[in-house]
Amino acid sequence: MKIGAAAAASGVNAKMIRHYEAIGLLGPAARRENAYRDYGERDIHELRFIRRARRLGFSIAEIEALLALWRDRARPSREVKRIAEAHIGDLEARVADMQAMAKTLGNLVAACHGDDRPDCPILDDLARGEAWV
Amino acid sequence: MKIGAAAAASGVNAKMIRHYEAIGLLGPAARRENAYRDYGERDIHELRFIRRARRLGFSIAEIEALLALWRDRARPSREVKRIAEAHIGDLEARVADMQAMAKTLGNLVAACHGDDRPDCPILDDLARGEAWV
DNA sequence: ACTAAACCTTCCCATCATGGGAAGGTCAAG
DNA sequence: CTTGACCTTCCCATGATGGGAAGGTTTAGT
Repeated sequence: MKIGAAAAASGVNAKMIRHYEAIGLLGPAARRENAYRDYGERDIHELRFIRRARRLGFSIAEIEALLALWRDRARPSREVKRIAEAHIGDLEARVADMQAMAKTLGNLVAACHGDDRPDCPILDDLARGEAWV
Repeated sequence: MKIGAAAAASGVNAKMIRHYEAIGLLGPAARRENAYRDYGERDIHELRFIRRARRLGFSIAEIEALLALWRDRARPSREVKRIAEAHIGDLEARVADMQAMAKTLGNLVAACHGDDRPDCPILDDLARGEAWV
């Protein structure tokens, strides 16, 4: 399977497959005589693993750890669970952050006429440079 | 006011002040005879504006638009409100995304023993490469 | 007055994940 | 035999932030 087919089969585009190999997330691909990369079922599996993990917001570093565990048949599931839990914590913290931003902005937007007049509590708040709620 | 003092007064560090100037978010700073950048109250004001907006998650491009509106005394508040609303929409979409991820992971974590045994629904799911809920 | 520390300047490089695009090699179908 | 679809490597860009080098300036302490 050439890289284009592997990309189609895994959902990871060719550019990224090469990149993952370059940064060591994937081992060096097998090569044909013409130097084309050659992929098998197992590789597609790994690529799909990576794609799914990226979709779930795991960083490359986390995926590296997860892949290592996945390749290790004797891994303790405790490890995997720990990483996933840490990532959930991370996601939740970011969600809380963004919700706080959205709320503050929501208050400002509600206070802004939004018409032709120039006075605007949103800009006033930004200019004050302090938190408002 | 030299750049270090401006950084302390605005909360934007010196490196970033130079960067904002370099990308044109801020006009070229006044210079002293020794080529040191020189800042006044108005500059500090702009820097605080930028800092606050960054904290609210606005991109540099959005801040550029907001700053232009802020500098324009006759701006219609409608414009400002529109940008803020768009940004809220953006934040909310990202929040929804991350909540979906967290939820999926939460389901997987709940199904994982998290002990010495190797079987782990989290890895199984990642390997399947499909959405699970 | 001298010296050391703290500042300032510009310039280059790194991050993280993704991708565009060039220059050149290979292969399949018309 | 050409055309177009592939493949290869290499360089560059993104956005926001920062590290660090090399060199000039100011300030404070002796």
